[in-house]
Amino acid sequence: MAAPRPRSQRDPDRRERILVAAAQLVARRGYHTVGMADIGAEAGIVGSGIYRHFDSKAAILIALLDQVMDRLQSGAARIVSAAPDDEIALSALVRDHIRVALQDRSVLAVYHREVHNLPEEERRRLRRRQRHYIEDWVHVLAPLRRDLADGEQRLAVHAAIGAIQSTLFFRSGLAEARLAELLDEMAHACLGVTPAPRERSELLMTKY
Amino acid sequence: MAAPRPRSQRDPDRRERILVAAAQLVARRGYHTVGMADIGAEAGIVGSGIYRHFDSKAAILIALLDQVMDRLQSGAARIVSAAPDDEIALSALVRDHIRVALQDRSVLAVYHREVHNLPEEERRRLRRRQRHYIEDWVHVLAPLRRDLADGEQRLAVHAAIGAIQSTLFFRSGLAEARLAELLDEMAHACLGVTPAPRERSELLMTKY
DNA sequence: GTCACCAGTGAACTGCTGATCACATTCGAA
DNA sequence: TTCGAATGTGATCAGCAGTTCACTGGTGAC
Repeated sequence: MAAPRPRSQRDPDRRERILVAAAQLVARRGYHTVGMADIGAEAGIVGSGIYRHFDSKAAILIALLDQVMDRLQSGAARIVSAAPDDEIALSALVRDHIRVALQDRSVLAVYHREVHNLPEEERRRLRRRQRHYIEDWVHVLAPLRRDLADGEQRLAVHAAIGAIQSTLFFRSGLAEARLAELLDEMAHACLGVTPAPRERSELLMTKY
Repeated sequence: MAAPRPRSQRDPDRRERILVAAAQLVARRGYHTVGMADIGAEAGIVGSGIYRHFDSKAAILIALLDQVMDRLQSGAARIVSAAPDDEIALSALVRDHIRVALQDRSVLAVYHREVHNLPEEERRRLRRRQRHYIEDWVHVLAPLRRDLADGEQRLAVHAAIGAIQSTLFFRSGLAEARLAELLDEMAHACLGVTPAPRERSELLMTKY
């Protein structure tokens, strides 16, 4: 009930611009090196103006990391619920993660490095979300790798994701399609499964 | 000429203790969250006492990261110069990296996350050392993967190392030997080569 | 037109933490 | 024993960066 918020006036998506600015700056220079003034400048306002949109500096980081976890988690949920079998599901999970890594490169890099700088409680919450996400992979991998114990499957998943995310920390200079292809191969190699045909698993992914 | 330094008096290896303390604390809580007081306390002295051993907080981090790069680089140099062929050399490189990852776990984790918090010049220097190390791998991989272009080989090396280092960021609970074995498999899988027999490549590694 | 309100500004505050310094203590050498 | 350099201590400094706040100006509703 009631009108749906009078919505902002000056710049309707200033909040989003702040997040993008923060993601890029923090990815390049690190959370503590970047000041509120820097983020504000990049977003077109003054440092203290950020407090009209976020409660604190930490709140920006939280919003940022939650955002990237949202993308990963929602993708995984869709794939797991819609895939016809485990092989296709696993390949789709791999490819979706690669998509996010290439698309939200800086945010994912920030996630990987700056979790420490969160207040205890928020850190725990995000860690929990991350564990859930990993668990989605493990569930799908388990029937395909009966030769591995539970902890070993989990290790394989971490390694596969580690291989994919290695691309966050240097510039390969390769064309994006080729890059995705190679990461796909190597992630599957870590998991010890053969990639499902692309056409089939890609139907489960979000295109945008 | 001249006597080899009068050596310290109170605690001969206080400097080393500071480094160890810093490595553990920073690995767990992050560079900025850890204060000089914390590091000092862990090393058995008061915060300001650290300045008898290091010029600044950054100097501790630099010494720490240089130390881990020393281990990686010296291992790689020895392997590359002594290996009878490329397959054995590459497997030895993989296994040496795994050894360092398991042995200097916290320091390597710190390296991966806290490079940002270094003064520009030092950061560049360390990045350069890291590139050299990667280049050692690429040189050895190149003749074994002629199907890959130059940048593609480099990507494979990064992915393999990424897979290995994924173990730095969660506790698998696996026995160390089994853990090393699985990481070995997956790193080789990323590189697209079959592991050389363990006995042969391990002769090239430092045992301690 | 006017009125309330929201986004943005800039100055000022504050707490924290890395760094300094003068002083105490301890050990090794002469 | 005595002297001096190496360590360690506690108080203090200094500056940065996150946060607060009073104020301004433009916007949309009535």
